[in-house]
Amino acid sequence: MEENQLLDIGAVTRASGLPPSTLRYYEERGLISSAGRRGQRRLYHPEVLQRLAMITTGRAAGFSLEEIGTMFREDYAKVPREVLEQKAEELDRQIQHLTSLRDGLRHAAECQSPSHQQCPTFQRLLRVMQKQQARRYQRSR
Amino acid sequence: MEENQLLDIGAVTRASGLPPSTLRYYEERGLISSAGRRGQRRLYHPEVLQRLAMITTGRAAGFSLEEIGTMFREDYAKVPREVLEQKAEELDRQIQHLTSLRDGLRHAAECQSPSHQQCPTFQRLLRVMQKQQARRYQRSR
DNA sequence: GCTTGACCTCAAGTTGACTTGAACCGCTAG
DNA sequence: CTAGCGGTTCAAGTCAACTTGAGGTCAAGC
Repeated sequence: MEENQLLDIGAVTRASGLPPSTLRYYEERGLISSAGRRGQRRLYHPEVLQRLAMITTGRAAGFSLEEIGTMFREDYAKVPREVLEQKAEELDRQIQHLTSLRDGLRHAAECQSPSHQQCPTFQRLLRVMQKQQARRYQRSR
Repeated sequence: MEENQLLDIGAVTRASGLPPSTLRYYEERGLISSAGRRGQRRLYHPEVLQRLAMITTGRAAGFSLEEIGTMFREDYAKVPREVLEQKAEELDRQIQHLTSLRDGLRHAAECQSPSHQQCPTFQRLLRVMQKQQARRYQRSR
């Protein structure tokens, strides 16, 4: 009755959408761990699904598996507040970028202007994106 | 006096932060084009900087170079409105994800709870992320 | 008792996005 | 006139993140 809570790899695959090969790979990389084995088969705690959600979200945010693993491994309590805050700001900037891009697409869907070269709204969006880039490059100099 | 407007690859590199190798690669992939050559050297219209900003933003949004190229190539006017709107919605969802993640990090920076396992705010964020994932996987079935 | 299906390992292969290296060209400053 | 800088090509190399394939285990159903 403890056993029943555990998921085999197929169940995790169905629940998370990630193929078994990826789950094994993540385990090898130390991003997730199985609760144990039944025979040779992996068994997972249901919480692994949250972790996988975090991994997928983190990947979409442009973090490498390495970075994500580090965030998991270091005790949150120990990671200096500033580092987390810095990551959060990084994300904030990325959200700004994506918002511009989304608005750009949405506008392109609606704009009646014959050419986007002439549409002031589109031009403004382009300038915003470019400015964001410039700032980013500044930092990596 | 038309000539002077054009940038050589070094200028584009300085302005965009992208190395020459990347600029040549993008050209090879058909994502950007040079305005012409002076001798064997590429010359670029300043507008290439906007295009590069869009490419970089698109990459950060998780689009492949292939996809980005397609968006550029197909005449915007021809791309059915729904496709653009659909891409925009995709971005919208991703922005939601990143916002959750950002809030998660920001919260982790401030939370006094001894363990995140016990912090209700963190738990709530995790559930949100997981739900988003589940929806996403739904679509890729 | 034998097949089938879901799992396992481990090494090798794939893909996308670049980068690196070798060999070369052409202007300009000393 | 030659050294060096900033370009050029083209083929090969690299890296992260997976995937694939061959060959094996085990439990369940016919």
